[in-house]
Amino acid sequence: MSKAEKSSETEHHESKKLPIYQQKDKLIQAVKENAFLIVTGETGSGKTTQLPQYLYKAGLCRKGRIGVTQPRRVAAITVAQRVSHELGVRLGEEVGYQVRFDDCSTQDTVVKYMTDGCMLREILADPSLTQYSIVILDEAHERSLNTDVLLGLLKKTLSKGSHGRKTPLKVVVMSATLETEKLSSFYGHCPVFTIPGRTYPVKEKFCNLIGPKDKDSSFYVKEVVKVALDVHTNEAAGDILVFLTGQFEIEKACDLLFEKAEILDYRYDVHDQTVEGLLILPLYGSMPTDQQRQIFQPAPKGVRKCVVATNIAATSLTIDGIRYIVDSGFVKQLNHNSRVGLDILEVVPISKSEAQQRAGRAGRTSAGKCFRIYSKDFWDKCMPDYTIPEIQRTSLTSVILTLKCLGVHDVIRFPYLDCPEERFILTALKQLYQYDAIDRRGHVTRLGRLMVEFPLPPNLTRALLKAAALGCEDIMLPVAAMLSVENIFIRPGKPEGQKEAEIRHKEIAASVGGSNDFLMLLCVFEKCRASDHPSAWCKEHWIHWRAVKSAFSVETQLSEILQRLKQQKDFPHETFEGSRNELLRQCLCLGYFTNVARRSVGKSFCTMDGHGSSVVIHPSSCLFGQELQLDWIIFHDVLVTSRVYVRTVCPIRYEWVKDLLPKLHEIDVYELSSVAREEVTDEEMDKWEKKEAAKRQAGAFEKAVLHFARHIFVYMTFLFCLNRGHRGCGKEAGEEE
DNA sequence: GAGCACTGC
Repeated sequence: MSKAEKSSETEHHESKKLPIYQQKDKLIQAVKENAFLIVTGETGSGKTTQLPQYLYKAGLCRKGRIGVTQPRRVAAITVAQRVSHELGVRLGEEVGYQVRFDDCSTQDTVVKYMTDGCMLREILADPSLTQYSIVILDEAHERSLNTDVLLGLLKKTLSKGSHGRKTPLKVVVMSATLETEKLSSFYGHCPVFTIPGRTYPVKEKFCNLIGPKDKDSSFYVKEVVKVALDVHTNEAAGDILVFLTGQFEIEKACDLLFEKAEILDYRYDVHDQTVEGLLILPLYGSMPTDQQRQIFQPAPKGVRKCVVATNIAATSLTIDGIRYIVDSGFVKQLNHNSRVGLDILEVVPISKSEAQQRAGRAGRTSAGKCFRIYSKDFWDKCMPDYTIPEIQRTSLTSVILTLKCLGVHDVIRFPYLDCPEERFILTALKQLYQYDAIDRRGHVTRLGRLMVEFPLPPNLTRALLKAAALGCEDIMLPVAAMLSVENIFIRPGKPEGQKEAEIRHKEIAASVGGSNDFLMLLCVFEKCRASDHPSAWCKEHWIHWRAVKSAFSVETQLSEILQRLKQQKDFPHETFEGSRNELLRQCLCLGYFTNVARRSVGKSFCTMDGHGSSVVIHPSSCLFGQELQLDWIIFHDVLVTSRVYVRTVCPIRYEWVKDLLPKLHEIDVYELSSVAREEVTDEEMDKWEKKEAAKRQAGAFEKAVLHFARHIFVYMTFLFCLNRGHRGCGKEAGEEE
């Protein structure tokens, strides 16, 4: 018996007070008796810290460790710290954690906290998780992409039996009270364990300033400020937390609040005479860390703190002492739109469950109040009950490649807790095929196996592997790293700073000839790496040093993975002569040929992906203003605001993508449908074929008309774009159609 | 001539 197991007699007093303690024995019993178990309980029930300890002390991990997944890094680290402390063991030994760039565990670690992404990586290396006896998926109600994939994988692994394992793996899913019925039935109606929470009541009030008709407007900033000020003047002492959607709004709201709070006469206007001032603090992710830290400082005596935050304050950061919430009812969300083939960042109403989550932030240390600026009508008509899980609204290319590499061939009928739309899956398959990651029959290729090793989106991986084959990875590794961290260019809210930042960024652009945004990223990376005082250089040039630093770590990790893969004897190898700049651009084409556009009318460009969307270059690009000299471009991403903008742009030559472009139009959705279902039994295939045939017949005429119309449209747009402006490529390109 | 939430490998 180890030191920690013995410590069961001397359990922490604090732990015994937790609601979960009452049910300790029943819980252990339930885990022993069931392959699957759902444990539900609100914040403060102690499930995250206590359950793994109970199971450990009960000796349930003598044949394999307990893995506990979290959607966020900080959570994994802090919980592991606390549990190791409670058990009286050193962190990293019996109790440890693993997150990207930080592995604090050993072979002997028996309780291992980790991010869901790390667990997914472990499954890729060892699909039957032979080292584990129990896997606990925590915060399942958040429905993060990785947790959702794990939910399905663990169901599938276990339903296959315990092959490759001595004893069957046990799965415990921990979630807030929502959706437990759904989880239970997903795992064959397994038992649900409910643990009472320990939070304070929060009174909720609708302020009726926003109704269903105001769904699309952005004037709610004014309303939010009004409510926050009402709270400040009428409510007893206690801090305020305001939820808005982004940096711009937050800065505007803070300015307004400051103006209004300044002219308040605290002697007469403020109801609670102990409140003598208002401290206004913005909070959003791209803010410098030391500025973020100020949020946690208690306000001086008599002063009320008012934090104006993005959704970062809903789960990632917990601020003590909040008694009042002002909820705008909106959130900024990245949604994949498969109709136009773009990811779009948009402001949408939050769900009812998210509104409750926000309200709950007021009841952590005492009773609180939540003021919703919208009406009950808005609540009923505009807000969905639950947030659509990430797996149903993001691009699935990476996920599908992972599943394929794990031997899941029928990616359409994989056991998803919530199925993504079929066309999302088909789009992902199409992309993987275009990258040569899967073949026509849906099998993972040699290249696909290499691609899955990298913690990068497939387009960047493809470009990186091309560069590695040509032996010029030293230029693509930094670019890939810089593109996978947060935005590195500082864009200040105040006009004076904006001018200054713009000038500095233009200088960097000029130093690389202003020719391409990817090259500019490479330039910043190399300048910082070569500099003795990189942080000073960044400050001077309005660059986020924090972001560049994380790009350094990413680059190191990518480089290590690449070096390992290059040891394999059949690693692709090609030769090429040309300048560095040219090499970089050609490699990028391999990853971004799905994002090719050709200049059409004036300064606008026409995409070549079959959608024929018209886009313009974003003013933040170093190519902005040089459109008339450009012909063909590739772009990293799209931003839809007042117009459809492409950002991070690179000019290319048509010859570089000429042979790649036909791939975009080559494969048919029906073909992919059958590819996706390829590994199913003949009988099932027959049934499906018949159903599809019936469906096709039923809507045959309508479909034929639509199909025809769409083809004509696409064809004409394509021709239009190709032939516009007499740039000499029209004839060659036209031959492809 | 504009304005990019939050995670994660």
